[in-house]
Amino acid sequence: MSLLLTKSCQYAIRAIMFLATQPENIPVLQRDIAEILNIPNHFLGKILQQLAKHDIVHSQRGKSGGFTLCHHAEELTLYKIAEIVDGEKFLDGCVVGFPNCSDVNPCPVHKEWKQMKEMIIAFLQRKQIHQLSGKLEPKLEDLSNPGEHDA
Amino acid sequence: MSLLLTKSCQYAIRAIMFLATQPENIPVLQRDIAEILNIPNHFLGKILQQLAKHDIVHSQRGKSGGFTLCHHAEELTLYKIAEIVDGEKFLDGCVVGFPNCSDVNPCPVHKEWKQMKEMIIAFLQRKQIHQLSGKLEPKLEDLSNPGEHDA
DNA sequence: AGATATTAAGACCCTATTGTCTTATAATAA
DNA sequence: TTATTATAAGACAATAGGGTCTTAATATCT
Ligand code: SF4
Ligand code: SF4
Repeated sequence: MSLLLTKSCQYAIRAIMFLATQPENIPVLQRDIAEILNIPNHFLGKILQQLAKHDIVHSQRGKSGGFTLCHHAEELTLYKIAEIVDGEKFLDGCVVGFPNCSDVNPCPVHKEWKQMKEMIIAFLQRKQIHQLSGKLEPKLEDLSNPGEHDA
Repeated sequence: MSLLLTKSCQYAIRAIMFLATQPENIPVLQRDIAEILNIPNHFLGKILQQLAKHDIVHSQRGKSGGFTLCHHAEELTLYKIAEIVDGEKFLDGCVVGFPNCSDVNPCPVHKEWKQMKEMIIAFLQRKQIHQLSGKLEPKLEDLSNPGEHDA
């Protein structure tokens, strides 16, 4: 169980957030992204290709190549990224999953579940890359110095 | 993606809720549960066996056999059921899933995500079977008369 | 005892997700 | 032009979730 987003999508979000912290004119190697963010290298490759097709990242082959973030991607929300990577229906699931549901014929948890789902959606739609990338640095440091905070 | 709970777990919750609406001394056929709740029959079998091992339901083989709900199961929460069916760590996942996380070294969404996760947990821990089974009847009727409310 | 009805158990299959590996292709630099 | 360095692409494998089917075991009824 991946709780909300697939691993692919989590990797995508992390990669995009990370690229947003990097100078935009210098391509970053796939390999470096993978190492820094703990993502399987070749798997990341696929995800980046997918993002490149949607013009979220730009890829440059050959020497001094790598990946850069497209400018407009800073405004992307987590919701939008999830739609692209996990598909439009990534939030269709339900806690209990009865068939044939709507507000007209709800099951016993429908009302509360719907509220929570709306909160999740609002959260994902509120979070834009440029808000997040600014706060990423401490986490990146932590990833490169594991086990330093055993307080 | 199943958003929070696996299908197995959803089926388990539905079956338990349903059994709670039935008279406790008359065993219900697996086949009937499956038909009424739209669950693949043999798959339901496995889930019921799992629940029987945890003394949530009681099984009776042979003629006039079937499944009944154990009395104490009325007090079970959705959370507890999820722990049993999906495993203790069913909520371990995260939106972005960085490794090595805690409040000490959070990623940019940690604080808000944690709040939402706590809401979900509270929701699941609050919902007990006996609260839900009482409100199940309209949904059951709806399942047996599909397509009657096209308003 | 024997026929019948029902769960128990396990082998098996399908699919999607996740991950690895290898080869092609493109760009740069010497 | 050639060597080098990168992504692109796709074949392939591993895993887990979801689901089917068959046979065994057990209880009841006649
Ligand atoms: S009624 Fe609502 S909460 Fe219940 S199963 Fe359907 S969609 Fe989910
Ligand atoms: S810091 Fe919190 S929100 Fe961010 S990845 Fe870790 S657990 Fe998830």
